[in-house]
Amino acid sequence: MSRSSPPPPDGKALSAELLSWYAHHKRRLPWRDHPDPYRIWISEVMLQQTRVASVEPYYERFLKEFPTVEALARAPLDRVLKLWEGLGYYSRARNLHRAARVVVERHGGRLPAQKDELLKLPGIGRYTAAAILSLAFEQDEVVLDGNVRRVASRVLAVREDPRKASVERQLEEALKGWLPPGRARDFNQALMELGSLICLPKAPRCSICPIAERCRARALGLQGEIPRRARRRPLPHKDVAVGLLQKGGKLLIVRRPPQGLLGGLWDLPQAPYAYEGSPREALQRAFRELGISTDVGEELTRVEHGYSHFRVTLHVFRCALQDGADPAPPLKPEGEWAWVRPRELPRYAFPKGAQKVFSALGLSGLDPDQEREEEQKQQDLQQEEQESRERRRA
DNA sequence: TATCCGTGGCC
DNA sequence: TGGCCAAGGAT
Repeated sequence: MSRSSPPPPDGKALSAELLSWYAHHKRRLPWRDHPDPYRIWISEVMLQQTRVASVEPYYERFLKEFPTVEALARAPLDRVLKLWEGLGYYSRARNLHRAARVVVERHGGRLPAQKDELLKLPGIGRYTAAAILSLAFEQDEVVLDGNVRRVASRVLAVREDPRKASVERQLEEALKGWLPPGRARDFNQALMELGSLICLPKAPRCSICPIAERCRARALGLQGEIPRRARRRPLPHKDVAVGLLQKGGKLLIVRRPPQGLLGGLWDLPQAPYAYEGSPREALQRAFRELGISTDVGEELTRVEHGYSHFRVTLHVFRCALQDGADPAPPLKPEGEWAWVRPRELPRYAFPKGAQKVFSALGLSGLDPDQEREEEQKQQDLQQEEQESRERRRA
């Protein structure tokens, strides 16, 4: 430790100033109104690697349709994915759905208040478990998310990568020392709020920071260097052939495999062709695996899209059934493919890349009013199915 | 421990 | 404009 470093901060004073600032400056967020475990859970999963502004509308719609764990548990996965459409990281939706069923079957519909039990639920890791325990159950748990990691590593002037396990332990120990007993709910949210409003990654607003006087990075002029960030490799690029196959005004769509990239979402039939020859051959082979013989025609359009770890160019080809013959049903099981009219597309959850394709081809087909109409029909259908189930039960 | 897993907004 | 980043988890 450098001789010129300020002493470690006074935890009591730091938390008092932090809590006072939070009391005056906290944002009004939907999940802060009634912090019950279910709502906190949903919000924390949605907020994983996702900004508050992006989450808010999704949270409202999700809670309206699934106000309870039971409602979520009895919903079809397709419907959960539809409400998650566009939010990204779709394993979160699949895990949430699975976990809801576990909570109903094994915990009587109530989220457990024990960390080891929470950690057994799919989609709940160390951060989310601690967040639920502190925010919903008011247990004295500290959280360590990206915000807190940045704030704490600056306050302590930790120069190492704060994602290293050894550094995480160091930060957690410091946080436990600062946490005022019984105040974990506000303390944790205050740290995260400070990280997202004041202690910003690039240009921290130290001049209005309530704990700037206790920040070692600030004292050392290192607030711009901490936390140390690893440079990431350039994203690889892939080319994918996408097939537009129409029959009688309907379009063939397929469900993606239940795990992996965009798992469980619907998409256009497609094939990567990096090492497999021409895009047309790759696409024809993909249709063949569905039990459909096609001729691949002109390239209609190209769409660029980026994912978290690679970029793609989607090459969209017009396809036609060979000899105009009516195809046997695809080999994949029912429910893994569908012939749909363009106006029915909004019933299905599609990744953003497919939506760009629809838009480029003028297939979105629906103005916002029609979208809402379709949405309403879908909700009515869900409602009828539920009432039907309840009648059978009665 | 490192890699996979989406999307949108920011400068 | 494109690289960077966000209330992480699973493997």
